[in-house]
Amino acid sequence: MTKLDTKTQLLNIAETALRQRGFDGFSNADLADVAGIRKASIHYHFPTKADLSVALMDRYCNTVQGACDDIDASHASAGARLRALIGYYRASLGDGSTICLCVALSTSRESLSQELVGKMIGFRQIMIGWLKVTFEQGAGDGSIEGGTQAGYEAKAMLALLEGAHLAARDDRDIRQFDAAVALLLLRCKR
Amino acid sequence: MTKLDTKTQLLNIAETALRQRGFDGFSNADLADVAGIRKASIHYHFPTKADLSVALMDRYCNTVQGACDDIDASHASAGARLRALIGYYRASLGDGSTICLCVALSTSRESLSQELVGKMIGFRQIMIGWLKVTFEQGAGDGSIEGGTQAGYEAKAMLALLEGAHLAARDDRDIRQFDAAVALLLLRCKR
DNA sequence: GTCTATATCTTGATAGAC
DNA sequence: GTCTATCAAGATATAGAC
Repeated sequence: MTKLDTKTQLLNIAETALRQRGFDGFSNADLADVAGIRKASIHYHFPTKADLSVALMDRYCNTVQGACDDIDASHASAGARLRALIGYYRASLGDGSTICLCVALSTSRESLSQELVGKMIGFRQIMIGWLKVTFEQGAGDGSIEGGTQAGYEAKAMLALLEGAHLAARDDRDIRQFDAAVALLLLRCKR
Repeated sequence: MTKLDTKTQLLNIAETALRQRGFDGFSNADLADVAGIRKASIHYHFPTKADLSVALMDRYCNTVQGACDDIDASHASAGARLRALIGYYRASLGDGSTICLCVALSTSRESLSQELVGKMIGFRQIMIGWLKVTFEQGAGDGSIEGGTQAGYEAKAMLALLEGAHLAARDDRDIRQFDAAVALLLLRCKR
């Protein structure tokens, strides 16, 4: 485990901060404290807060896309894939405080750049696309119970996952997440 | 239509601002501008921003509770009640920018008082309680299709509604809300 | 109830030395 | 790459006149 370069370190700290407290809820001072550098030094790596946020969202999209690919590669049935994605969202809650980056940014939508809002919409499209394909496969192989309208299933499920994150975070209790997705898990037959 | 007193006016302005931009996204200056008074005058009505937020959340809980009572009084079947609640959430999106107050506050959870977080959790309990009863009635009178586990249905549906708000707001397109709740609406048979 | 004036703090960002 | 020093703007909040 080599030591991370400062830029990556800042991205990691910022991602956690943003997902815990929102775009308007963390400052360069917070990042500097954790990173152990002065806040002015942050501008060397990311000239503005907007630049940092765009970089964060780019990395997040890639990470989640990669997670979806991994899930596809390591699970045979659509039902197992859906279960795995639910597990991924569950794990990303961490100690119950880190909601999805896209959700954390949503509240501050009005003060964000068009570029960033575009990336947030792009993130949802990635997720909905993957979910739609998975629901279609689940209807085909019989591993996911329920309707055949995969497009609506996908949008409903993403909304449910994001809402489940919020409920769990407010309560600081991951069981709220589990309760919200319980029926969805029951639909995954194998 | 008599003119509103300043305190109510401030609550209205603050509710819209908070639901559009989050707790850290609006300031006394914003409220003062719209209300047509100086920002220092706000402290006469609400000593601190925390006081204002608590008052907002109290009013919000009462309003939504009242809406649920109205829905119960004016719809015979559980399915019709569920449809009406979905319509209520849909209408509360306004032009697509005003998400649920509780969701708007969630992002800033870490910087909020324990009192306020408690009220947010209380709000969800109100909604989940109402939803659970409605799903139970729906299973009884056959007006809502699907499982009999009303408690899980309730938590899943609240999460879905909140997530649907976020998706619609990011896109500024209420059709994202409609798509997310489409299958839910289909389950309401009468 | 609302005003002016002010205090104090934090924010994002820049300039320039090392 | 990181530092010190500094800036202008914006935040919440208070004191006291009217």
